Amino acid sequence: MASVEKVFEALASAHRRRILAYLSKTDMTAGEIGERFAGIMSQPAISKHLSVLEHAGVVWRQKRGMNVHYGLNEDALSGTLVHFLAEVCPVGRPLKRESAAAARRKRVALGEPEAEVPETARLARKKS
Amino acid sequence: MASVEKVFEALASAHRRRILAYLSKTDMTAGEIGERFAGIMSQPAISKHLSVLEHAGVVWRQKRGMNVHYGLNEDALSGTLVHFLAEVCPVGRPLKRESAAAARRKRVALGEPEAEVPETARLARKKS
DNA sequence: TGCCTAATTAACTTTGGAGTTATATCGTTA
DNA sequence: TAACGATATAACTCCAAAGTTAATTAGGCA
Repeated sequence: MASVEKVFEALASAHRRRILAYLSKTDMTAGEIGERFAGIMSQPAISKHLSVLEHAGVVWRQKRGMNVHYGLNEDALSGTLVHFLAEVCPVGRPLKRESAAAARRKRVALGEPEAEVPETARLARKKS
Repeated sequence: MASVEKVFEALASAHRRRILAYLSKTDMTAGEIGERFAGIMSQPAISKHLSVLEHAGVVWRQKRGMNVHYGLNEDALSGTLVHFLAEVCPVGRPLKRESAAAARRKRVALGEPEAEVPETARLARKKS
């Protein structure tokens, strides 16, 4: 599974996103995190979430004595999301080419000029 | 379920991210999308994915005659992700990271070997 | 060594997402 | 109105994620 896949899978869980938020100001031990979410989920559950986050690369993990410290890995997180936004989709480059070709075909079929249509104009036209 | 929840759930599926990519340059009918992914998934499956994407607000939907058109809703998509980054990553950092990510993307576009996610900082810093 | 604490792994159950085929809905057209 | 083409919904099956408790590993210390 590619890294981007893992990141989005990791972010798919609200519990994991809360853990990330909890790590946003400082790194913490698994125990401290478990304490914060006591009553919401068991400690093994948190351990598994942390494992998912680590394997996705959005947190780092460091054993120090008896404790295990976890911390946010901002580079991987914002890097992946910004990259995704720029590309709209990680594996999307070939698809984007197809999409562009389809757009061209449509414009020709409608008799529009060849010039690129500014995306902003198209987007501004539409309401969600 | 809050909007952010829905967006991340929508993005959790690789198939849905591919659909988003396919919509990145122009809007299309459900049929056109279904054609593109024929053999990968059935038409009802695509219909369900489109429904998920629409309810998350990342695509718009418009019925025109017999067809149903879908299109990317970039504002909702980037808005949610940027908001999430701002919330999780310490203040001030995201924009700097963005700029760094843009620089990396440019290098990749110029033919540098594929470095999917910039993990260099993390890997250099941490290793247990 | 033997015990205590921290964290992970094992083994299991439950739930929901994703896919399938079949059917219904809705607009168009003969 | 009947028939057709484009999408959506129904009614399932299947599998993997997420949770639980119990057992295991590993560090620190008497």
